[in-house]
Amino acid sequence: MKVRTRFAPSPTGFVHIGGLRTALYNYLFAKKHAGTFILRIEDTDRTRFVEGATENLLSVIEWAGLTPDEGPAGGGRFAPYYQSQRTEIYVRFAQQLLDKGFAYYAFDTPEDIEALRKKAQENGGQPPKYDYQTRGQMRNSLTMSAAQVKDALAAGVPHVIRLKIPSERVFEVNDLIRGAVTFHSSQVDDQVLLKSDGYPTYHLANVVDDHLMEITHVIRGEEWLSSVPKHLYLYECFGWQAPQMAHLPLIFNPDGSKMSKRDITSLTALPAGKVDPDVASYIKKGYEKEAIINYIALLGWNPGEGDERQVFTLAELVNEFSLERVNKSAAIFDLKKLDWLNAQHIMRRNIDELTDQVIQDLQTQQHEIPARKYLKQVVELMQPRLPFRTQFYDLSVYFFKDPEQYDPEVVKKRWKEDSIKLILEFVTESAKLEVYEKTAIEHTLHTIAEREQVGLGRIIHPIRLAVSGTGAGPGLYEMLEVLGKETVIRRLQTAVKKIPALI
RNA sequence: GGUCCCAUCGUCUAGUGGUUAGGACGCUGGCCUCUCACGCCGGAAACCGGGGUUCAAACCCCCGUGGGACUACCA
Repeated sequence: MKVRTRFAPSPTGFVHIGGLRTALYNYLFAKKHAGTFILRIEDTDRTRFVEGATENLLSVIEWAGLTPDEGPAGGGRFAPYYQSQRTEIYVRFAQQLLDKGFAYYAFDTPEDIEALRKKAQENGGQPPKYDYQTRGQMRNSLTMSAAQVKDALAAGVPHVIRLKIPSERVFEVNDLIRGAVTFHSSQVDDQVLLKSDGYPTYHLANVVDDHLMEITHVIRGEEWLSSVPKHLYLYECFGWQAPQMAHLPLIFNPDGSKMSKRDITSLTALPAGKVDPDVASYIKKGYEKEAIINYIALLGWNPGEGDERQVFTLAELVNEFSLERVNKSAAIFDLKKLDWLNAQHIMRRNIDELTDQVIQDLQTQQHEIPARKYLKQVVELMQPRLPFRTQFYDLSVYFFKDPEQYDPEVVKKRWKEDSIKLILEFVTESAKLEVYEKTAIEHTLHTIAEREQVGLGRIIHPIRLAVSGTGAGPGLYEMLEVLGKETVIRRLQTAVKKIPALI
């Protein structure tokens, strides 16, 4: 059977890091097995409707490169992929359950439920449970006569449809990650299947759609593990075969708490021990999508013994992925490794591609776009020293503008009494160079150093300072070559006048 | 509280009865070198505790402990 997986998020306003990983694993598993990856929007909670949430969701998934084979954007055999547009389907199947006696109407008001809760609490502080023990005392089609039910329905009394969980059953799931997990039905309550507003709850919609959409593998977060018995029972009632299940470990903050959007305003001012769960924040900060994908893939999965690679492309992940290698234990989200991976992916990028991306960054940052040929040379020099692509301009301004300031620390450390003399000598010598290129520059510098009986650093550092205003950057010879003779000489002459005043 | 899940360096992890417990990030010593990076070599750093089973346990079993999820007409 062809593998079909789905990512079924509910549009809450932002995409959670953990959600993205769930999407990724579903994608990887499907692609690994030449299967189909489906995106389904679980928007059955009208009270939590957030304007634009779905659009945001779609764009983040697309950004990550996890393009669904079927979903809201692309259509597909099983459209619509919005649960809010499939309500008749759920009503129909709920009715089926009702007809078979697997479900019942419940007319309890919120006050009735509240009373149940109170009573339960008085009897030993246990949380309330609408189940085989209590349903006999509530207002539902099990306790009311057929006529009463009919009247109530006809009168439009608000009601829900609940699943009638049997009292003595053991449900067992063979989770692909956790192995056999068993649940006793006495611990399961009579879950609401269809809400009083006519919308289904997750449990009904999920099972119905997974079946209808022919999902073969349900890969989702561990928070769903405890509702598996309800789902298993639903499949049984419908007479359907349940898909394979795999419950992923959770991802937590560095302090072990749950990742939450609360109290997080920016990635640069995170509360201690906390991390931003919103994928959009990382995109905004300028992380490479490859780095994010790579990092979250490694949060709970690894290629296995003997394979010590850390850096993976999406294609490589597809090739290597397997559910058997997914961990059981929760992971902590650590920015440090993400940052490292970010630099790694920048370093591995094809130079033309990187240049194109830098051009786009410069555009969004409203900087002037230099000639591509020149920019590409700069990009090449900066590639191994770029923590973030978006920092390109700030880290290499001096390739685009003459320095306006000279780092005081560097002036103090590198500017000596003979600096002016050496620089002027270099100006004179380099003026003679016909081809201004790194080996010629290096040769010239060596010549001067020898003639003046000074170490090479004595001349190189002041030149770097004079030309760039900083003490860090690419190799000086390459840097000067890219900058070009004219610019270098101009900057040196300016610096020779300005720097002495700073001492 | 109940049910369920989980437990190897600070973090991500390898490991499925016999290993000097391996790798990666981070930290750190050094090398490379004109600086900063990159890269390379080295170091510190872990099997939650207690019982079993076994000639032998990080690995299997039990009990603790700790963490977590669920316990909604939210997903």
